[in-house]
Amino acid sequence: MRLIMKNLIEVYKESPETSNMTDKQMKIFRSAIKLFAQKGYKDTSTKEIASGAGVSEGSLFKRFNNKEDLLLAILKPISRVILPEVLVELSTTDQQYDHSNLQDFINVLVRNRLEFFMENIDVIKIFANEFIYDEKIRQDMVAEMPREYITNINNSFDKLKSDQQLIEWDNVEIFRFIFSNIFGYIAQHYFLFKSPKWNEKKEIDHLVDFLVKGLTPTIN
Amino acid sequence: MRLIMKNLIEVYKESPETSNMTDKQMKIFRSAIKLFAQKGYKDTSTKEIASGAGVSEGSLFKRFNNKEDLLLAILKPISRVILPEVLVELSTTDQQYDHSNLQDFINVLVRNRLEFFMENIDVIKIFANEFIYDEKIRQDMVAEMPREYITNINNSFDKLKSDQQLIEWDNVEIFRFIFSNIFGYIAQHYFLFKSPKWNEKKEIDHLVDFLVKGLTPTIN
Amino acid sequence: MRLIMKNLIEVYKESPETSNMTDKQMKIFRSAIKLFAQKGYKDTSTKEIASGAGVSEGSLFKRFNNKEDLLLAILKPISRVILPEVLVELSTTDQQYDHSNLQDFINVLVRNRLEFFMENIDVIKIFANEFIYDEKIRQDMVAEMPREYITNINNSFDKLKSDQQLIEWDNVEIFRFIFSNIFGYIAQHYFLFKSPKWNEKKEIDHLVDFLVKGLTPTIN
Amino acid sequence: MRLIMKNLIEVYKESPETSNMTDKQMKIFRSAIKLFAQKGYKDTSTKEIASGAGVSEGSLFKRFNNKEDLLLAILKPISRVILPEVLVELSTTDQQYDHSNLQDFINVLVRNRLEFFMENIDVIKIFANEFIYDEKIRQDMVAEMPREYITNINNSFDKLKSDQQLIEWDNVEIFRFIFSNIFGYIAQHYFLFKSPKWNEKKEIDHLVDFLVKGLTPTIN
DNA sequence: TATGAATGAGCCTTCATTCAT
DNA sequence: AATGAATGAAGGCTCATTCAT
Repeated sequence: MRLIMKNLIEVYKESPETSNMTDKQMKIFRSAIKLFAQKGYKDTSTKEIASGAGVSEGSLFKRFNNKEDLLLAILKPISRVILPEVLVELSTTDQQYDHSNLQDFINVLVRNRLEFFMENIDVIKIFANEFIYDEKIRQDMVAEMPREYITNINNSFDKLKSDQQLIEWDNVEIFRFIFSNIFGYIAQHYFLFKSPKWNEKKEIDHLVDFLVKGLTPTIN
Repeated sequence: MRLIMKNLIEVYKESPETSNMTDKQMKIFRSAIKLFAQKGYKDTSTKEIASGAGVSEGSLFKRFNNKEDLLLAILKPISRVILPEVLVELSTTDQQYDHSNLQDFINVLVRNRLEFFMENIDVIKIFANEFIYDEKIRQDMVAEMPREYITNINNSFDKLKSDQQLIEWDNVEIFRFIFSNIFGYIAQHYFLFKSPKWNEKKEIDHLVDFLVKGLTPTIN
Repeated sequence: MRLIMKNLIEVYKESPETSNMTDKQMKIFRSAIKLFAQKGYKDTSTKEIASGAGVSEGSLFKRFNNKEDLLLAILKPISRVILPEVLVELSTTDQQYDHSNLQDFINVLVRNRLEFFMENIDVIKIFANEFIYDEKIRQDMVAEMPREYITNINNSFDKLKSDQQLIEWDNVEIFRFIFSNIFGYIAQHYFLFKSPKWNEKKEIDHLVDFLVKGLTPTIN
Repeated sequence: MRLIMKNLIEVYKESPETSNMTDKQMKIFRSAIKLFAQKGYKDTSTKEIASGAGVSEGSLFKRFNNKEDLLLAILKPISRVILPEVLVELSTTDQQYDHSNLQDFINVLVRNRLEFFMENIDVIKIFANEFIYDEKIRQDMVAEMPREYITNINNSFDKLKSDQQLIEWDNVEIFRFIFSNIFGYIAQHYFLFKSPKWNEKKEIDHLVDFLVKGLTPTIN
């Protein structure tokens, strides 16, 4: 089983909106992520971001033309890099893990995504909210997504189906079942009720088991 | 199988914040729900709400002391009535439907909740967003929730478990699996990609099947 | 000789942008005219306008959507009412004054315009400056000007020419000679060097004489 | 008839504010003139000036202490050199052209000034605007004007009057009649309605004729 | 010398809320 | 009860100016 993980910070360093940032600009960027996640985009003032970063408000607008650009600089790399990477992961045909085995497939997928989400929980939270609410941002982000990957998503699912490892439902449905539960796990433990400790390993095992059982074809 | 459904409008009529509303106040209330769902709480001005209702801004503040009270009037009944109702539903011991059958249990639960969500999609959207983002509102709403119901949640689950109809995981986990997928369905079709038509009956069947299979105990 | 005069305040009362103003709004409007004339549009802040009017800044934006709308509310009536009126004056065929007499024609025209300019010197100053500098405002104002009047301008000039009272130059040139000198008079005494008193009657007589002599056809 | 002409660039090379400028500084200076004329002083940012000149903002402030100094460097030479030169021209007693002939006097004066204005239309536009609006700049510029010349203005006029070539009005009035019409010509063709071509020679002939006729004494 | 990142005062504008009518 | 004019704090953003590199 292969575990890949890409921390967003590295992604930001390579993204046009956020490469070559000075120290202060990086502080602004981090301050914005923290505050947007905490209080929401609308509820965070540029003044708060600046003071949270220990710099002047002017510096914020030197790098980011306006508040929305700052938000997009946070969010676009997710569309441009992270989501495509998920799809690549789902459709890869190399031999790093065995696609004819649903258990392995789900296992790697879930753990990779969970790890990524947990590492970048703040950005994911911002993303989740803005994606739901802001039509304009949704379109901006969909526009960023490389089209070629989307068509590839079916490969892995189709392979598993032809091997009778995966139930014959629409790929979009299958996709939704997987991510609803990953996201539900994240939401419960990271967005909503942060404090109490839980048995992480056990719950993730359950999550994988649940998905595998739910998606395994019924034998008649 | 029993299908219950409670439209929120009826609930509002019985809630202290929203009972005895005049026509104008009702218009304001509906206008607020529509706009909050469309653009978010922060992004909706009281002026817009008033003009959307065809009344003056003054009328809005006559009934609701401030903008946040209006939001809470929309959201609190969910905590006070709807969520408890779900729990009651889960823990009811009457014979309206057979709790010893997971298939039936999930079937009724899912269809009831979906119907409710779909009927009240705007309020749910507001709820989802504010609950995630606003700690103060989250606490307000948790405070509204009658404590006694929460402890009852286990009854149905435990009954099903003892009948070996339900897998032996924590009830909270099971609860999460169920609602993650209900919510995922709603989010996909109502929040994110509204336009294309889909085969509703088929997808809901799949959703129920998926949950049942995922939550059925493994036979060794 | 007939002297007509239209004070701008009356014009404003009938203009869509400025009719039905409350007391406070009228104060804002006057404050803006005074300050724009004194310091220029760009150099006057909305805060200054409000405090000059003794009201809050919010009141300004209640009536005028933004600063530029306030400027246009001051300027548009000039295009819409005042300039057309000049042209009507020049082209009128009624018998109130004798068009076959250049002396009389110039005399009435100059005195009417001077009186109007002097009465509304602040607005004229704002107009002069913005018209020269702001292409957008120039076009806005040209758009306001009723087209039908412009074509009529030639009537009076042509009549005087055919009576050999007026030199055979292009009407636009003649128009320019007349208004350059009226405007020069205003600029000298009202814009540039306000303090010293001058012999108003004498200078205006000279201005009329100068124009009449300059525009009378040369006898060969 | 003598035609003199002084391009402002030469004047700037001899002025304390603008002599010994490096290439970059000259670029800044030209960029400022162009932009101030186009959009107005207040509406032009130092950043725009710098980028229009292809240099850094820092370089601008190295040479000119602040934005207003840059404006004054553009305008002061007009007061210090150009206006005095006009007066000298008007009062010169040498024999280059015949002061006893109004026609010749006006002819040379008008053509010289028109040529100068047309050559330096941008600076004139800036001058016109700031002189009207900014009391401080007006005083700065009046202070720059060498006093001795002003008293000499009367010489030529008085000579022409004593020769009965020029009407017996105040010299200031005569001065105004001449410059109102020169400036009106410039404003019409260069500030306001730039596009259509016109018969330049004919209009300037008319302008000279108009002034000569208007200023020739009436014979009783 | 030349740069441009950094600053922060001040600008225009929005908005929830109050209150006289 | 209903209105909407009035308020003023706060928001996003611009810009002349400074200064470390």
